[in-house]
Amino acid sequence: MKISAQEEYGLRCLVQLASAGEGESLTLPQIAEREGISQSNAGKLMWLLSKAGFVHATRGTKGGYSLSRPAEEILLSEVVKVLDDDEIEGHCNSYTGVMDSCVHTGDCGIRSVIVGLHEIVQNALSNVTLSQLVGTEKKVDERFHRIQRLGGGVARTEK
Amino acid sequence: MKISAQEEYGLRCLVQLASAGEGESLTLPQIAEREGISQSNAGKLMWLLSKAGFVHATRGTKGGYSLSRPAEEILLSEVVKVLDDDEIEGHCNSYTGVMDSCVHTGDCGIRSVIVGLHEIVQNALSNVTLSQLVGTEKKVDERFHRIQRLGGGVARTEK
DNA sequence: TGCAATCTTGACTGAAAAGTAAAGATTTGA
DNA sequence: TCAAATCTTTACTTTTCAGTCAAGATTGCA
Repeated sequence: MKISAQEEYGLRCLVQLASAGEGESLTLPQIAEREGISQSNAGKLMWLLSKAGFVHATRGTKGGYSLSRPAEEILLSEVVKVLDDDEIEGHCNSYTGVMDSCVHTGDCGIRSVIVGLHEIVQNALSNVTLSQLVGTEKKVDERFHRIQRLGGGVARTEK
Repeated sequence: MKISAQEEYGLRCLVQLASAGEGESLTLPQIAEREGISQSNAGKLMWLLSKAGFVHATRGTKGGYSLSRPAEEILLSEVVKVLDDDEIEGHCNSYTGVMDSCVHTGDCGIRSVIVGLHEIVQNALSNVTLSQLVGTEKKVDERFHRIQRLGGGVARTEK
């Protein structure tokens, strides 16, 4: 269970925009530099985010990208869903086997676990907004754990 | 956030062994056939599981694989950890950027989220045993959701 | 108008994951 | 001892994912 590079860096780019402040915009070179990635790569990510409606792009001199909505209203679950090609629907359509269809079509115990895990992750991420990722690692860490303990997240009993 | 083919199919092979019953063993051809995957692929997966100590392999005629421990004692979190190369440690060592090291070394808000998510998933999986995945999809689904609602899992408030 | 800054798009390249194949090693039993 | 059944190991091929590049399109400004 891994987060893909696309998910991670797409999210990072959004956080950069959120850090820039409400209504502020950043250019591709700026984003690339702040995130330490190539301009090409940033370009592709921003294009995805633009297509998905998270950011608004303006061309020409003085152009750049800005958030389409306030960072307080953007949920991590939405972002991840887009950057990950919304996997879970149709998970069973791409099976690894040699047969015409997945041998477990119809009755498959593992499917419950895979779908259930996806629900758990989405649920956890739906409690966090983009704006809550702005700040120092310490702050963000505190916020994230507090949120997960309260609003429908994980109630850790040990450790 | 995706489950890898290795995780999914490794787990499936273990479930096959668990379904076979306590102390029973299955050969590579049997596992491959029941799972609908090639024998080569099953061989690689079983080798990993064997190396990790989940199954015991015996060669020769009348050989095969059997679980090293009762299915009731094998946690999904352990299995996934092995099949996924225990990613999370050293996540920051493989960054995608152009720099000598990840530009966020030292202070990185996203890291909290990535590590936190990993914790949430591991926590959820640590409440489920291999034996609980044996049975019809309906049964397994009920079990999984009941478990996640109780023992430290997700408390869904909506939907 | 024309140039410079900027985003857009699709093709290309390289790397990692997934799956396959084949030869080797071990065990059983005739 | 020999052959058949079985797991083991390494190398190879294919597919998917990540990242790069270059040409194109749009906008602002002089």
